[in-house]
Formats: sequence, structure tokens, C-alpha cells
Amino acid sequence: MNQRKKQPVQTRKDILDAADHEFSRQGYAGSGLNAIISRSGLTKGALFHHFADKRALAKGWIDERLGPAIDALWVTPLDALNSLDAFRSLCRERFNSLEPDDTVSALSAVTAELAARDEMLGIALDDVFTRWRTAIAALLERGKSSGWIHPSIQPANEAALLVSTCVGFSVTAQSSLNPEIRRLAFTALDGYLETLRAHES
Amino acid sequence: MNQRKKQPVQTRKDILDAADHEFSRQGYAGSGLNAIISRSGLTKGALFHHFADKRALAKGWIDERLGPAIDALWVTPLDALNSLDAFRSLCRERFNSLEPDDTVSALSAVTAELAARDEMLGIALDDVFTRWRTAIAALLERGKSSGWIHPSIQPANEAALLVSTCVGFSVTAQSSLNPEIRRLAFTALDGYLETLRAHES
DNA sequence: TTGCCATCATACCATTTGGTTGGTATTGAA
DNA sequence: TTCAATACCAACCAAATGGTATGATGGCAA
Repeated sequence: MNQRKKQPVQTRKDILDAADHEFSRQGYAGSGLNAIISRSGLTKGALFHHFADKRALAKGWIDERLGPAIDALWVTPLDALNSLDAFRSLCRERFNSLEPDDTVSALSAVTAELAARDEMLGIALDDVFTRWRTAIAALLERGKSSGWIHPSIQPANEAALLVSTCVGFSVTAQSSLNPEIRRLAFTALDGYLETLRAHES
Repeated sequence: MNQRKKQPVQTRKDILDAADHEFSRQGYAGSGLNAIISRSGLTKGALFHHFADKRALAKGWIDERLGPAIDALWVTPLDALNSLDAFRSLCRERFNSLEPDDTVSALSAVTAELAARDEMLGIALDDVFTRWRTAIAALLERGKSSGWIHPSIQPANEAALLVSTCVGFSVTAQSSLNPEIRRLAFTALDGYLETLRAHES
């Protein structure tokens, strides 16, 4: 009775949407399955039909929502860039914005919570970070070829540092009461990015 | 019956020790009070006698354990330094170590989990970060006076960036499957620290 | 049209959650 | 020695947790 029209694709999407909303805001342990199904408008039967358990739901969320969201915010834009100034502009756009970036902070929070404790989810999260790092490293590599990045720069090292710094931004920004701290840190980061430039000679 | 000898100071210490162990590893939401009292060897009556509720326990943990642990790892050592090389050595010692630093990663994880959601705990965590940032800024300020930090450097900015980066390290290190990433990122960080040096002339 | 499986809903389950209650033993001050 | 406040324990509690059992319905192949 009161059975909704059967639409498994949409149903799965609705569940992942609700999971995204909860996991992003409350973390993994902080999100209850009841809250998720309540938000999705579905029932526990639908949830456990599409996902084996809570972990599988989190895995689906990381692979199909969190990862693509990071790709859209960073990876894809980075692939299109071809100058240091454009890179600095993108960083400024992402970090100097007033509202805290909930996508990166969700990735950071769930990584801090789960990566060391759950191997499967840790690997899924590592995939996201790897794509991010690779996109930055590829950009710097292009810069070395094109001559706007200093030849002594090692792209993989800088990429690892930059991703770490982005994550650190999102976490510390949650804490710092005055949003000024975020701006101060970015100013320093922007100065650091400038040091990557090939010296005019 | 079976009443342990009354020692309120020791009891409170035991509870905070157990809370430290659980909160550091499982996070706030992931830590159950039952697990904490079970580890402490005490009972729920003792816990709720010394702490009003779970939040108050977390507040006590941050103020009396997590904060002082960060002070011991960073603030106090930083206060004793007086050269850029010594600063770089301290960073290398803290980050290039094989085992992940559980103190900073605990601070990072609990900040990502709570800072935006709980004002009281957020303020307590902000205190820890502020002391950390202040210690770095003070060091850089000394460096400018002594002439081993470039005059154009703005200590507050660099301090905010460095703390963010430290936090980012601890989080991303949890995820990255190969510990090499940590080393790559540190190498880049070390290169960045060198750019703070006053130019020989 | 029939039959069957995927897709849902409903009701239920054991366990765990943070938190209380009422009491007992200990302690230090009077 | 008395006495009240402190420190602690054991048992209990309602609510929420992740998860299951069962059944109903829809759609599609035969």
C-alpha cells in the first residue's frame, strides 16, 4: 500500500542526495540512517535494497558524490589552465570566498574521521586525493614545459604540499572565529605560489 | 560496597586519560561514554559527578589534554628557537617522522568534526590554534629583528599558513596509502621555508 | 494473461546511546 | 564524635542506533 512508482535509478539518487547532505554536515558516525531516509522521503527498506550497509552507502557517497564534486571544483578547472596567474586566480577564487567551502571541508572531515580506521573507505578517499594531486602536478609540469614554472620545481612535491594546504585551510577555517585568518593564510599562500614562477633572465 | 578509596583528583585524571584515548582515536561522536568508563575502570556515576555531560568532558579534554599536548609539541619548542635552520629542523622532526603524529591529527579531526557545529568547543579549539599561530608569528618576528627572516615577511600571514599546512599534513597523511606522499609534501614545505630567509647581500 | 523478480514499505529486533536515580561509603570540619 | 558534604557505585531508563523479516506492489518477459 502507498507504494511509490518504481524508479530504482531515481530512488538511489535520492538516497545518495540525502546521504550527501547528512554526511557532509554531521560526518559518518554523526549521521544516522534514520535521518537519511527521513530526508530522502523513502524508507529503510529502500535504503538496504540499494546498499548493503552503512559503509557501502558511504562508499557510494564518496565515489559518486564527494569525488565528482572535488573533480568539478578542482580537477576539471585545473586541466584547463595554462599559466601561473590563472592558477593563482583559481586558488584565490576557491579560498578567498567568504563562505567556507563545504565540499573540501567535507572531504577533510570524513578523511580525518575514517581514512585511518576503514581500509575500504580510506582507499576510496585516497583516489579522490590522488586525482587532485595529479591534476596539480600535471599543471606544473605543463608550466615547466611552457617556461612559466621554474625548472627546479618538482611538480609531485608541490602538488602534495598544495593539496595538504587546501585541506588544512578548510579545517582551520572551521575553527578560526574571525574570518580574517583565512585571508591572512591565503595571502601567504599566494606569495608562495609566486615563488614557483620561472625567474626572468 | 566495593567502594574505591576516595581520590577525586586521580579519578578525574583517569577519566580524562580514558577520554583522551577514545576521543583521539574515534572522534567525538564515535566515542561512547561506556567505552570511556570501561577503559578508566570507573563507573558512570564517577564520570557524571566530575563532568556535567559528554560535551563538558570534551571541553575538559581539549583544555587539559589536547591543548597542552600541542603546546608541548610546538609552542614551547618554538619559543626556544632563534634561527631559521632550527625552525626547519623542528618541522622536519615533527613531519618527517615515520609514525603519524596522533596529537595533531586528533586536533585536526576533532576540529573538522565539531568546530563548526558546537560554539563552546569551537572556541576551546580556537584557543589551541591561536597559541600555536602566535608562537610561530613570534618566532618569525624575532627572526626579522635578528636579521635571519626577510623584512618583507608578514609573520601573522605565514603563521596562519603554516598551521593550516600542518593540519593538512596530518589529515592527508591519514589517507595517502604510500607514506611517500608525506615526504614529498615536506620536501616542498622545506623549500618554502627557505624562501622566508633574509637574502644575503 | 500469467508468473516472477526487482523494488519498495512496514513493523520489528537486539544493542547501544547519553543520561538518571537512589543509595553507600568516605572524608574533613565542628 | 557527630554530621553534612563529597565521591563514587550499581541499576536503571527512554530514545536512538544499525539492521532484519516479511509482505505488498509494480513492471516485464513469457
